[in-house]
Amino acid sequence: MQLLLTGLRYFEEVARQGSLRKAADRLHVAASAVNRQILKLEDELGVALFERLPRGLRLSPAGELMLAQVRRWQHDERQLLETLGDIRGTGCAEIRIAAVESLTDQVLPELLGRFGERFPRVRFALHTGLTEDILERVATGEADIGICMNPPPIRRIRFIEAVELGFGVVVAPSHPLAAASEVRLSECRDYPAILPDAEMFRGSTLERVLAQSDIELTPLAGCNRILAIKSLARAGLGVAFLNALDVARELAHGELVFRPLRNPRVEGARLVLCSAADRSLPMAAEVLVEELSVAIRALAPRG
Amino acid sequence: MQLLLTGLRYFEEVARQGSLRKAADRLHVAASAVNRQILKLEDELGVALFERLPRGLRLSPAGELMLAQVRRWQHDERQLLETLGDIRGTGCAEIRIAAVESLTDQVLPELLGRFGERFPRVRFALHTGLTEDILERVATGEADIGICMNPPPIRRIRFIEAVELGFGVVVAPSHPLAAASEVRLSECRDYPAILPDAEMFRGSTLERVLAQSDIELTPLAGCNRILAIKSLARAGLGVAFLNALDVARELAHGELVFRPLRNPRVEGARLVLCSAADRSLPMAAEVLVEELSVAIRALAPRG
DNA sequence: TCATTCTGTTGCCAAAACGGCAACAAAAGT
DNA sequence: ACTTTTGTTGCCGTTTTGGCAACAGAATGA
Repeated sequence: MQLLLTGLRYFEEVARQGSLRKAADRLHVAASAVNRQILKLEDELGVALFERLPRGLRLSPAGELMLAQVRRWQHDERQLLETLGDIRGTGCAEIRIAAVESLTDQVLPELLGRFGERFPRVRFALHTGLTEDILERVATGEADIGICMNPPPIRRIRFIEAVELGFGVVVAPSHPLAAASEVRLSECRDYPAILPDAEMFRGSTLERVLAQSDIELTPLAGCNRILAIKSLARAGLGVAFLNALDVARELAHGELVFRPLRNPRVEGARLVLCSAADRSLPMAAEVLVEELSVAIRALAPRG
Repeated sequence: MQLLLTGLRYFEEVARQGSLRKAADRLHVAASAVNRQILKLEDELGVALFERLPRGLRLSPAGELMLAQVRRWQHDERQLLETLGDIRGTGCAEIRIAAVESLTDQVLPELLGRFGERFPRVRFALHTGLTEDILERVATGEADIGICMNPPPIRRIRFIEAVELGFGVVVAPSHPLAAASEVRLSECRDYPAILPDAEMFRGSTLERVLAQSDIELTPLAGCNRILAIKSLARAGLGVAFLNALDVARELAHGELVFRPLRNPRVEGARLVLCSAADRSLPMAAEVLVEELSVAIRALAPRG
């Protein structure tokens, strides 16, 4: 396989050997063929690439320029063919994932680790952002796979898998609310609330929960990162409103407790796996989507 | 003229248009021809460059990679062809000159300025160094043209033109030696001498002059730049030994005076224009050599 | 000094690649 | 149901490419 004109390959070899016939030997072609390519190049460029010495050919100034460029091109070519070789079989060299923060913490790292063993040459681009941002990226093709919360229906997006995550309050183990097994929203009014900032709040599960009641919370802080919300809750500063997945690791370590909201009854946090509707994914990405599907199904609250 | 495979040009246009037939229209070829090039590329690369949609073609991940590379290559190609176009007619884009410091001051700038009007697109690489360095560069082809002092005969170097420059002492106008019209070496013994350093001294005219007599000078300073020697002499610190060309500008301004050495009789400072013996110079360089020849001949001491 | 051995170059011819034309199947728009 | 637009394929003439042999010129070896 070659991406550059054969004449350029011949040219490089002649420049290296300083002789048509030696170059022809190495290239396993007739010297006349090599000669013709060189003459053709010089004719079409209108510049002499070599000086003709009785002893062979030597690069002219123009030839030096040309040679440098051709060498760079050959380097590029080898590199490109190598990456394309990696892609062969997997369908791509890089899978671009756009996901909400919750996934970044535990689910994705584990899953990508396993996936990496099956496809060692596939790299990942992991963008974490809010639902709106994620859908935008998937729709425009900036991301191959998207995982977001409660997405609105969009024609250009194909929704592959979804799961309802438990939504509720998250507090430190020492917090009074940790005593009950379930919590009513009205009970939270008495404690400082650790809320997402305006941008995260828009379209969130919490927004819809609050919309269904007249309860007024007493905000203590508004954060633009779930990590910050959890840290404040862990420090016992107040009550946070998250889904079960957000605090999976902290629950396992006993650093936080999760108590589902009993009322109002809302269909809370839908975690949704999606991709572009009109695009067919590369093979490796298709495999990853399948693995993500089962991983997401497994997140359904037991019972 | 094109340096890349036609298939790549087709590929780029198809990627741009998203359609074989539209691309074929723009390329003024049949759609089937374009299609075959694409299929051939994909076959040889073993990777699908496009996804086939009912509405046309869309780049695959591999295709995106390929396109980026092809675009870079096309950019390189345009740029290279442009420079080669400049070279056409002049024979080169850059003339590399290696010259002694004396020339750098006045002669070369003026001459290169005039030359630049005839060949506006030709650039210069001007290396100033000592004779040994200059000859080395000319011999190895690092420089196209060399101008040096008193070169030893070397087979690989072709000496084109030479001129004998007046050699003598250089002092400030207020210096006692400025009174005489000629100076004997023995008279200099009484004044501090401003000399070149060991490296500059080796092989210099001054070295040969001193070798022919038993005079012992009283060194004040050893410099590795003629500019420094002249500055010290201009400040009246002592007597310097230079050729007429070195101080041409200072003589014109009356800042220094030049007094030829009367004895011993030496063939002093031979300024020599040279180039590589086995190389044929580019056209523009050949012209510059001719202009340098007349300029150097004009340096001969009047009378 | 002559013969040999390099060099690049060219004419002739076969093989391969390329491009144009027409036709086909499939899907989208009307 | 019709038209339009898509990519694709078979056929055929043209163009390009490469191999073989021979040539002219210059350097090298005996």
